[in-house]
Amino acid sequence: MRIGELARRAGISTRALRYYEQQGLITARRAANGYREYGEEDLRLVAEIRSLLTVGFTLEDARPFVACLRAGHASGGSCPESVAVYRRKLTEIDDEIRTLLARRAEVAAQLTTACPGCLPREQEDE
Amino acid sequence: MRIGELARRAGISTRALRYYEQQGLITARRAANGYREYGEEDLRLVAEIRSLLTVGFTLEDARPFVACLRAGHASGGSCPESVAVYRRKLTEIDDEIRTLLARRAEVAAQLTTACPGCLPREQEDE
DNA sequence: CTTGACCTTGACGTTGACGTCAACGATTAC
DNA sequence: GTAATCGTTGACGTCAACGTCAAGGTCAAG
Repeated sequence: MRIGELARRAGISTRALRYYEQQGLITARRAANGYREYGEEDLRLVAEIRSLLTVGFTLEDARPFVACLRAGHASGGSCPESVAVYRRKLTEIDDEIRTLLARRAEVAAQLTTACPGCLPREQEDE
Repeated sequence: MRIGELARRAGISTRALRYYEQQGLITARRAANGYREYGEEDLRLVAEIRSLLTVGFTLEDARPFVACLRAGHASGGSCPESVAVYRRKLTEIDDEIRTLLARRAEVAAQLTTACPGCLPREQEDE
């Protein structure tokens, strides 16, 4: 299949696919006319990348997962490098959550200080 | 005082000060030679901006706070516009926290799926 | 033959808060 | 006078993951 079809089936833009290729994440063989030609397994790779990006991974993070899939593994996350990325991401996310919680507390405190009557109301309606 | 001194006292770069001015957040009167001249109250404004930036506010968010201080209020957050920003930021932060928590759960789930033996271990050592 | 849908490779634009030159003028110290 | 230190205004670089042209080649249908 060509780039347009892959893009449609993967739900992304052709620009994104070319970008992934430029970043060395996916490779396409070329037809005689220069068009990129993809197989079904490429759809798999792209799906993996998209899945990772949506949970906050970078393309760089996605590399080992793609490599893992291309190495024949059933799951992109079943290789040690991928697991390492998983772990690192978990700690990164935990750090971000801690930072945000601290910020939230700080902002809430500033609000109550600046406007004692304007209590944050901690989501009463939930 | 001139820009270098203000920068030192505020703990930021002169570039940042010029940037704030360019964005219309602070204004400086000019000496005869074209140099910017600041007063003590400007240190106050810059401190407020820095304080807000470090808790995740944008310069745009900081505008009403600066205006509030310049209007003579003791606190930059005691004006209704500032309070509105406080409230909006709180909900934004809450949204981000929710997103991160969801991501964390998703990543942890993917990890356990891809590598059943590699449990996330939920910070045992804490 | 020509339209239209597809493909190709550049290459610049986006976002925020500056960093980092460049090229120059002003001030102070000696 | 001259060197060091300060100031000035541009203006491009940074980071990520593409969006959005631009200018053109390819191919099937009519």
